[in-house]
Amino acid sequence: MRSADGLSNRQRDILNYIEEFVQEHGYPPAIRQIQEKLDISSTSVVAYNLKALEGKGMLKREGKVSRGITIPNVVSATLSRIMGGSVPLLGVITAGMPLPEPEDTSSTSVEQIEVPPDVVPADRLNDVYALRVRGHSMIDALIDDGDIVLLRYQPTAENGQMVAVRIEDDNAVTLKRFYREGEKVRLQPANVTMSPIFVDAAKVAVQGRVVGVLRSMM
Amino acid sequence: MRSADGLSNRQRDILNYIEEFVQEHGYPPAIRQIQEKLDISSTSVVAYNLKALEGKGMLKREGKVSRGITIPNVVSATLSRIMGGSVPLLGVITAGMPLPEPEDTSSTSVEQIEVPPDVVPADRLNDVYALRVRGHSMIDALIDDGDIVLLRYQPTAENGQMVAVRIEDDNAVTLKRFYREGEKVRLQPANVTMSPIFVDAAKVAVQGRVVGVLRSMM
DNA sequence: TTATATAGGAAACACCTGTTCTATGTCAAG
DNA sequence: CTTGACATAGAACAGGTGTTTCCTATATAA
Repeated sequence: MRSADGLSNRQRDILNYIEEFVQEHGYPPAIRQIQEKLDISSTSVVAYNLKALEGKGMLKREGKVSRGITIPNVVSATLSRIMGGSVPLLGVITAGMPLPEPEDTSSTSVEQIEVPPDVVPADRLNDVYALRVRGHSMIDALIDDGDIVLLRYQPTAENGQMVAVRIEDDNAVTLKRFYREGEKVRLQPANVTMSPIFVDAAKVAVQGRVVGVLRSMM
Repeated sequence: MRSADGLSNRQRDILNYIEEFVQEHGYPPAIRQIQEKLDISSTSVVAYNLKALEGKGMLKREGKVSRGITIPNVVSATLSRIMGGSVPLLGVITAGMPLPEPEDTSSTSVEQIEVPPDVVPADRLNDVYALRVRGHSMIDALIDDGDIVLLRYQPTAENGQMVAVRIEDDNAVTLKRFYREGEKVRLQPANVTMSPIFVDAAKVAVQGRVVGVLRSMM
């Protein structure tokens, strides 16, 4: 008896029990515990199904080791789906300063910022990095001193996206909504009460897209 | 040889190794693995120190069970210190609407919002709840449509705090910085380019304090 | 010195535990 | 019916593994 995920009922039962057991005890169950709990007649049946589950990538096993069963999902996927993920805090963004390049993302010594899934889903955190805002120069983007902006590196933008742009001949990086209008680009402040500015398309360099903002007022 | 936490060097080594091992393998180490890794001559020494550690509450053990070692901190405290906590999303806040009362916080069916520790530390999430913003009426508080505001319920405010206030005779709830000035209260928009408003102290009701903002621009 | 508590060491025991081998049952394709 | 893949049973084996007992070493207090 199979269903969509390609697992037999028994295999799903085993998987569920392991997950449950780890949740409750903090360590994986032994084969004989699985056997008894699920009323399986022999340990070899459990071993057989564990092997099948491992082949399907549903769990990992450490051979010959007691309780050497691991469910990657419980430790990583399930957790990250709940808690989101983390992105590197690469530096500070101020009025007259170009953005740091998001190169050494994997460097371990960089401070990490937790991003809840409500802001950016965990599976879309690729190429996303964080910058701390200093100063009030982004006030027209509804971003204030102390905020943390989440940027995804991308060299182009689609209409309506809030992007970090650098304007040639101007040394400042600003956050604006991007609208291509022929040979010009309209940069619209997020604050609707403020006026847009128009620049030659050739003179704007998109540095990344703003995907979220975190503000702490503790 | 003891230090501040009351653990011997060997005990601290054992504790660290267990934590490390669980992190890496997903299941706890066996006594003999601890013994070999730390160059301890006998398993009885490990057992001796594990017993001591358990007595000091640093770990839990399931008697007679292989790899039955659990470090409560790794599963709960460490995680929540890293990932923050969650608060209930109690509803929507719009221009002309009083705030929902934060009563049924513990109700399980309420949607939960993850809050990263950079916004609000996990140990300060008491009485904090989240509201989704609808409309552009809070633009002067640097809060836009779709944002999630994190509020801590408190009926009074100190100078400089951003609070949710309801003004008598006015049915709207707004988010402003609060400054008491004699018999009057100055409500200062977060956007420094905008002007404050002054109201009789008796006519403002503080509904809560804004402790954070989450904005998703996906 | 003599006690006493603490810490470390060696070995053996008994049970836990994953593995393996063989046998049985089911079911669909040939 | 036969075949073969798949799933299940039962049992035994070889290590893994926590526990226990006895012993040694060191330091401190009486």
